Amino acid sequence: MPTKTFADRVIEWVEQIPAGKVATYGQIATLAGNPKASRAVASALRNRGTEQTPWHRVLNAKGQVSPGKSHRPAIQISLLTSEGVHFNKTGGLDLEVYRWEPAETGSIARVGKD
DNA sequence: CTCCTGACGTCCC
DNA sequence: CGGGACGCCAGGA
Repeated sequence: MPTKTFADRVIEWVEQIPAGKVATYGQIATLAGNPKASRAVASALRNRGTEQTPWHRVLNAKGQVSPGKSHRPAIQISLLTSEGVHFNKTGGLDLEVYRWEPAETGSIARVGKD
């Protein structure tokens, strides 16, 4: 059994997201090893999320902040905007531009589009 | 210890 | 193209 749980792995990836860039839950889930464990990513961020964990840089597959019911989406928008990320009129942002692509790992499943 | 919920994603119909 | 259901992992009751 892995010493680190899926959640721990997710947190590590999220912490590696540079400012001005964003990642999707599915992407993080894929990086962590399970493209379908997107829910675990959310749980991890909610429970393990710390001030050092840029969970606000993690968006849903739509490239927008999640219409959550228990948190404050405005926080993500504020932080992202402060980092130079600008939202478009659709209320989301350009994933094609802000999507973070992990490169220092070397062995990751391609999440980008072909 | 068991059941359910939760910042989501993808497949199927 | 739209809506519904299932799947994943972990924490809380």
